[in-house]
Amino acid sequence: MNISQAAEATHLPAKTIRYYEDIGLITPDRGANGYRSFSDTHIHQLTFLARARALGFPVEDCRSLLALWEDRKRASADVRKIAQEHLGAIETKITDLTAMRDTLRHLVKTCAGDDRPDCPILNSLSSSD
Amino acid sequence: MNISQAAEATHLPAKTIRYYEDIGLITPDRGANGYRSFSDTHIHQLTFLARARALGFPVEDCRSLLALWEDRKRASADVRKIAQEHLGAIETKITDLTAMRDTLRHLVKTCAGDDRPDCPILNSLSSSD
DNA sequence: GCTTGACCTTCCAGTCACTGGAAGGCCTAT
DNA sequence: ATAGGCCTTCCAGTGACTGGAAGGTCAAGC
Repeated sequence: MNISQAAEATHLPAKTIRYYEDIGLITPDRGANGYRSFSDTHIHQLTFLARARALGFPVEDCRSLLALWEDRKRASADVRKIAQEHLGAIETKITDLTAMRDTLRHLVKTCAGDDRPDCPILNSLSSSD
Repeated sequence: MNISQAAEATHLPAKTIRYYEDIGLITPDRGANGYRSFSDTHIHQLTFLARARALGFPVEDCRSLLALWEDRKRASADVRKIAQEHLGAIETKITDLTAMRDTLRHLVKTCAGDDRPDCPILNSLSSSD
């Protein structure tokens, strides 16, 4: 299985797969022609990585999670800790974004949005009333 | 007013102010010794930028907003459009993050987090049940 | 056997908005 | 004169890719 097939199978761009090899997340085999060759195991690893990334885990967390996944003597506490810390980071982001959203919603609502210059959005950015 | 005082007045790091000059957002004066010199107008501009950034506007939006702010013949519609598009982007992010959060919360809740290897988090990442 | 086009390879640069650090000049006080 | 605390510029790194250039390989068709 070469890289475009692996890309199709995992729904990851080929570029991303090469990048994951670059940073040592996966180590595909190489054919005599130098082409990467992906086994079922590699595809499973890539799928795992794609899912972890889709949950927003940073790549370094993904590296740790993949190592734990492959370690039969792992403690689930180690996995849970990574997930919980990431959950905390996400919750913080949501809180921040929600505050921005509420402010912006209010400003957009109160702005006439016509051809006159008067604008509560700019007023709000220029003075802290 | 030199850069460290401007930094204190605007709560922006000096590095960030230099960066804003680099990319042409502001153009402080220069003293005979080459030091940057910030007027009240510059401080107002920096404060404006800091507030816009705090609402999550990308720097290029901030550039546009600053130009509109300084244009007395602006149409508030132009400002509103930028804000509304940014609001849409934020709402999309919140939606994505909320989905991640819900999944992660569920997984963290169902993981024992002890010294045994069995782990619903890893199970979920390795198969799509 | 040759060409064509679709693969594959590596490497370099760019994204976004800073941030850290090095190397060196300037200013004030002692 | 020296110490320290400013200031300057420039280069490199962050995270996670992404785009593109330059060139090698492969399979199909003539």
